[in-house]
Amino acid sequence: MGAISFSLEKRDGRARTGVLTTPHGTIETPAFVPVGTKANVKGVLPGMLKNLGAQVVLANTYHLYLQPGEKIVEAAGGLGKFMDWSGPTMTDSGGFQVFSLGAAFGRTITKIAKGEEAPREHGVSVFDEDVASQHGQLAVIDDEGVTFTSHLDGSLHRFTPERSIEIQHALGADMFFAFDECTAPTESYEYQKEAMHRTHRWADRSLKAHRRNLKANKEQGIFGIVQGGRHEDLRQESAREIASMDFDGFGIGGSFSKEDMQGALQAAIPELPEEKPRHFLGIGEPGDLLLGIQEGMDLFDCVAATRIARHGSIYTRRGILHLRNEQYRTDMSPLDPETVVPGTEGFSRAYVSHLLRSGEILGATIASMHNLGFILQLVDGARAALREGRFAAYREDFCRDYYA
RNA sequence: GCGUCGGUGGCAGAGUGGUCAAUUGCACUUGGCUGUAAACCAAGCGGAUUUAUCCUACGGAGGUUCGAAUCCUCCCCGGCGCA
Repeated sequence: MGAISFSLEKRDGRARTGVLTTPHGTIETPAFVPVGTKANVKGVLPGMLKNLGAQVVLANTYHLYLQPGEKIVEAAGGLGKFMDWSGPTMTDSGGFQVFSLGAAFGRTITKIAKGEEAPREHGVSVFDEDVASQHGQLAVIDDEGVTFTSHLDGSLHRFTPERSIEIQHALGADMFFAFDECTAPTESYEYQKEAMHRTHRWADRSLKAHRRNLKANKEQGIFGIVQGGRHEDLRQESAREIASMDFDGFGIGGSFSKEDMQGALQAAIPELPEEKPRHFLGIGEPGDLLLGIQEGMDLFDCVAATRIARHGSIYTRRGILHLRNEQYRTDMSPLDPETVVPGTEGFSRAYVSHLLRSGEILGATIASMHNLGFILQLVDGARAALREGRFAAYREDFCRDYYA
């Protein structure tokens, strides 16, 4: 018996509900996992998170390793204790930073491709501490691992699967991810394939590094990550390969375009064991969340809710509102008349618009709470609908209004 | 009253004879953001447009010059100093 266990509860089509049990509590799935990269969900206190309905939070290995250093988090008693979050926690492996500080660095590309982007010219970069600066990136990949230039002070750092796992052991989250390479959606098929195989080797090394640590095995579960980009054959191959390893759960990692997200899921999911949790990494927006749930995913994390909130946008049942826009300066109506988010009921659009425009921190906090509450309720609603066998109608209703 | 410094786009503040419809910041308008280099980034921001150009603009009025936000004269306004 590992540190975590998962029991399926009910199915509705390919969608499903379940209960994920961790050393720090249970998670009813499907569940949205707020992102707290540096051991804090930006602008929102743990108590507020709880109140909003969050069941689990996800922090980042790369960021906490650089600052304050995993030793300090460990000395504090682990991630949850350190940030005073008593519920379940997760950490990402730093694999995403291979992408965001590598191929995506200084460019406009994101993990979700839109339209045509200039294809990349090179494949694997051989390790060389000058290569990063030459390529204008902070991360350089080789078969053994990744060399990062710290975005904080320019110092050089090296992550291997073993090192990532070691750090994640120190951080002590209930669940964490294998070290992977998140590729840019603009990469060629050949590169995606090569990167996928590298991710598989890294998955094996990550898993072995974890299983070697008996104490960690009792306290933490490890998730393997499926890659393969937008290519369904690669997604299937990757899922089959990762599923063959003894992971406690599985993640499906980015990079595709909006159009082939569903295809990627449908190619990968049938290869994954039914009885283990599946996490859709970095997803997403309301529609993507419902798509993922429909296809059978259990967990989701995404920075969008809090990021767009800080930047001035909020979710509503009728779509996204840019609260800084002129029209909301005098709009005394609630943020979203159709969604009641605990702790934000009394705030008007005009008020939050004012806070946002005047650069007040509270504006970001209220908007973040609202968006988190909105997403959490959306997923709660999906879970409830699933239990009653009416998920399809739930999704349809939501999308009809949201994307109208 | 005398002396002196100064009056530039919503604000602050560059420019100090042509390449100036005028650097930059803020404000403003609109976009973007999906495992957080992100309380960030991008575009626009006098008017009209056939987007080539044209018109109106750097306190006001004259003047010098091929050409002025930039030089000269007078006027108006403000800061400071002396009476």
